[in-house]
Amino acid sequence: MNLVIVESPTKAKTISSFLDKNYLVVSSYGHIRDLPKSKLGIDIENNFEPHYIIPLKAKKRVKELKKVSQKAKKIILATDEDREGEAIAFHLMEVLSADLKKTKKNNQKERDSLFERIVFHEITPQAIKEALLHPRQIDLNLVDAQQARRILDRLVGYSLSPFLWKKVAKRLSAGRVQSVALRLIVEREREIRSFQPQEYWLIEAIFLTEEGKQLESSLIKINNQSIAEESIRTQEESEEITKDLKKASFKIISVNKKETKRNPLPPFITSTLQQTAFSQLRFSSKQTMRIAQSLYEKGLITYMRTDSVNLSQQSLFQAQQWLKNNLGEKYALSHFRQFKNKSKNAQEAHEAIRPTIIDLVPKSLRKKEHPASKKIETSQEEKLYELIWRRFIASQMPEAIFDSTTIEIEGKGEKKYLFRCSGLTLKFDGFLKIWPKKIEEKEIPQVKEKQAVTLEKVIPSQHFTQPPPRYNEASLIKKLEELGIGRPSTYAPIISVIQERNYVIKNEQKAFQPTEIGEKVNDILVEHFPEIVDINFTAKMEEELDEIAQGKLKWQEVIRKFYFPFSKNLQEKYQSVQNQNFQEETEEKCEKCGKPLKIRFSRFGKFLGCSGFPECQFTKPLNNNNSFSQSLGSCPKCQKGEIIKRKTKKGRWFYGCSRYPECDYASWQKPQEKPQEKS
DNA sequence: CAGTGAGCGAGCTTCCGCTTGACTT
Repeated sequence: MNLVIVESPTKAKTISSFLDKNYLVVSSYGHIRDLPKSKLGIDIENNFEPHYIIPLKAKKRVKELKKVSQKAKKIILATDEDREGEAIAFHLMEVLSADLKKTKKNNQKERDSLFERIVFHEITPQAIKEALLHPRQIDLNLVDAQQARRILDRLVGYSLSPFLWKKVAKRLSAGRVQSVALRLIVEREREIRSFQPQEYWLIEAIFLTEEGKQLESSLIKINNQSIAEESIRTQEESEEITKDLKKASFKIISVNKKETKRNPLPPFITSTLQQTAFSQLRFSSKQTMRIAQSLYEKGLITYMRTDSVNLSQQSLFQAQQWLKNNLGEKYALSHFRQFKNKSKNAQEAHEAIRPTIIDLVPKSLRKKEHPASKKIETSQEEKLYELIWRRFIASQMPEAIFDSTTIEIEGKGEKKYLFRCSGLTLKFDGFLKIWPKKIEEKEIPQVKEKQAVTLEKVIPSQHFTQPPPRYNEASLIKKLEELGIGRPSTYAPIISVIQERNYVIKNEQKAFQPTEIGEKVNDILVEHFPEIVDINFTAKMEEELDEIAQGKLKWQEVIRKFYFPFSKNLQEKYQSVQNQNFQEETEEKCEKCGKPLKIRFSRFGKFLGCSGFPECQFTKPLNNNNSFSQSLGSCPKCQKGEIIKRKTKKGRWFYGCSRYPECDYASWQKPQEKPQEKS
């Protein structure tokens, strides 16, 4: 028997169905070894030697893997073809090889020859069979690159977090990824706070042709100067222009007709699926991943944690056939449309996210039942499946074609003016038939060049420049991906961790706002550890990891070059940085002992504590404290307090009165805005 | 169904990136 080990049990099941009885396909469930959770696990004096353990959760799996590998003729490591996958294969080989030694095979060479490493990028019978014919050795340079990544993250996280416990509050955390995510949110909030809206005016006009046809136009140039935002600043300026326009003479100076095309978007990868599911379905990234996981386990979609837009030849062919058979030749392409990855750090171990059964059409388009349609159980699954199916099919459809017309009208008054009138009409919908998108169509009349037109109406309008929007889950993930920070498997957890730490909260519009504690932590990190929370830190790290993978650099060199200056700085900061706890006294007196109350600082933000601490342990919440919640209306019991969302010790959310403990109102459900009427 | 703090000492918190259930209400 040949043993094949992959990472995911679903993948194992699929691959097993492609192979005969001589192969047993099992899964490792991701990494089987890691650094210990309870301590650093890196011997810094001994050239950063990592101390790996098998975490409790993995023990059971490893035991089973050992058992089946004893009987195996060959052990084929078929983990993903990327840094993490190579490391998983390496650890599997180490652990299983050591186990084989215990029982029979004493000769190391003999044991090593049992192991084979294979890779594939799509789960099709051909791809698997092809891969089995071309085994290779484990790439130890790539494994080293993963080790460097792991060790660096551990050193940073397990050094900076305790620093925060000491200087700010317990249970806080910092890391290469989460601290940059927090920084983006804090900096955006400050841009918004300091934003000064600028007044500006836009001028539209309606012209009439000799035949009485209307042309709706916008002013784009004055004396050959483009009107950028803010160039007409005041109502006076706008009125002056209007006055001059009313005296001016106008004619059409150009009519430009052309065909424009719009291409379909590439099929989904993890980040774009999360973004689109948020914008169209209002799903959180966590929710999206949970639903996608379920669809994946039922064999309805390909793997949902991917950074690749590649599609298997087979799926491309099937999409083409489906389009020909169902929408007709004109909606199918004669070639396959392939997409290129945008992200530089993409590791492309998997395909794009697509349906596996192309004929399983979403409910809304289905003409007849499909045997697999009962596998889509919930309406959420149906909605997400529909997005994935449509996006994939649309990616293989022709461009949408528009006729666009641009008319330019020149006006001569005291100044010279240029107006533009543009029209857009859909000529062929192409992919828009499956992936609809709002496009503002506008028909405009046929006109001739040099034709004179008369000004019918001037419409000036007042505007104000807008601050940049707050990040939401979708836009934050998009930004992180652009910066190469985080991986498909971590986007959703990043979003969770910055909220669990009380660094940020989601407002009613589902946008992120930093809390007081979030800003505090960010400021400390930015001031004292600027290189770690530098937006480009990960990009620089990736460059070095690439060199390790290419065998140009030793991983220990990279770590040493980073660690010693970092560690020296950290030691200095332990000395120089003040404990951040506020000691500000207030006018308020302690309700228990009468001593003044002080503003104190904790993981949850500011609060009031008795200055007689620890003899007197009186505390009360500080008013206007944005640190962990937003107001959700007034308290239905006392009418004086605000309703705030809070967490129980067990982590469950509930709604309570902000005046607690004076008012003990609490409810699992969000209370209604209006107070209860008496019956 | 309701946190939080100093300092002493115990013991613990914490990172990122692979993967799924096994828990709770």
